[in-house]
Amino acid sequence: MTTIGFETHDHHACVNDTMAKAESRCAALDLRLTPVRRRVLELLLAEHRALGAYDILGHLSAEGLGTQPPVAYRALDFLVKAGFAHRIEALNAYTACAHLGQDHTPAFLICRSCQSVAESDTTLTQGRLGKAARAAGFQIEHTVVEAQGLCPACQPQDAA
Amino acid sequence: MTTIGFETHDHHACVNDTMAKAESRCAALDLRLTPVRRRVLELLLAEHRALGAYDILGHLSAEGLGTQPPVAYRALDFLVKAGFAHRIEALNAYTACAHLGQDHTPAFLICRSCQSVAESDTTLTQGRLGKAARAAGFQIEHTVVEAQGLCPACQPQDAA
DNA sequence: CTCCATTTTGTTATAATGTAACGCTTGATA
DNA sequence: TATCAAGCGTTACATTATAACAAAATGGAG
Repeated sequence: MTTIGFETHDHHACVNDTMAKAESRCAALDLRLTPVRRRVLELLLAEHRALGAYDILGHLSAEGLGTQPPVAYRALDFLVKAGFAHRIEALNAYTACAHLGQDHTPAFLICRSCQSVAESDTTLTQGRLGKAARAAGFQIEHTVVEAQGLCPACQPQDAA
Repeated sequence: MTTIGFETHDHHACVNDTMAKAESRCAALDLRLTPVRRRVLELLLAEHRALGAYDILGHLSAEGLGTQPPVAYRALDFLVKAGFAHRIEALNAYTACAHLGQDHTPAFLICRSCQSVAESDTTLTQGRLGKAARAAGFQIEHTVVEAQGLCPACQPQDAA
């Protein structure tokens, strides 16, 4: 599992790859990647950043794909449920999944300066919190792991 | 560091202890625990659950301590900044700090059935995500770690 | 004690985020 | 083609959060 987002990479391939995986997954699971849903996924994939529902809606609206909030929220809900996107709780925003097809527990590195978001992963149930949860008898179903700070590009030069 | 929230404990002492610590900390750091702020902390301490800003405002309003949203948000901001309370991002809600006075990186176990919240802690910078962050050159400043699931009391009996 | 600066509070207004509900359209299928 | 489920369009509204400015309380300095 790699952390995707800050390092330079072939982003065009990154986008194509994810769209292809999303399509084949939809075919396999009998899910429908409708025009609105497809476009929202493309918008989320455009950059490794998080977009708010109303940012998305702005784009959709400009492209004649919908003007009211439920249009954006429905598409986002679909993408999140399908595992094609993740919600970033700390930002009330959404980002495309960078590990589509891999079974993973997402964890995010969020830059407070440039708002870029890198997706890593975690095995929370095995670490210190997992131990605490087991000790407390708590059954973990879903985890939110988000680290905020400065990405490499936004750190002061002299701090390196 | 213990996980506080689900296990039975002397809650009266838990409340008194935290209020006392908050007071001495305010005295030491020249912070002012005004009536509204004190009352909000008491409300958050009443149960190991998360309360929304408008829940808080409802109580304040009933007690003649303020009627408009900024009153609640200001008090909550103060408590969070002072380290007396934490914001639960996944719930857009707030809970009293259960480890006041200890240097800690809070992590939460949130029951989706009874909404109780236990506070544990984590050392994210040392685990898998911390490793990924260092590898990516990301400088972590703040972490959000929230696990959602079922607390011991809310799990089906036969699951034990 | 009085004046001043700062912090806190009161208040209005509005912004940002999210959802319920209902009817229409579409596409697959019997 | 009749039917049904999924998706979409739309209205209306609910929830969460903040900007901005005036008034009051607080704590020091003179």
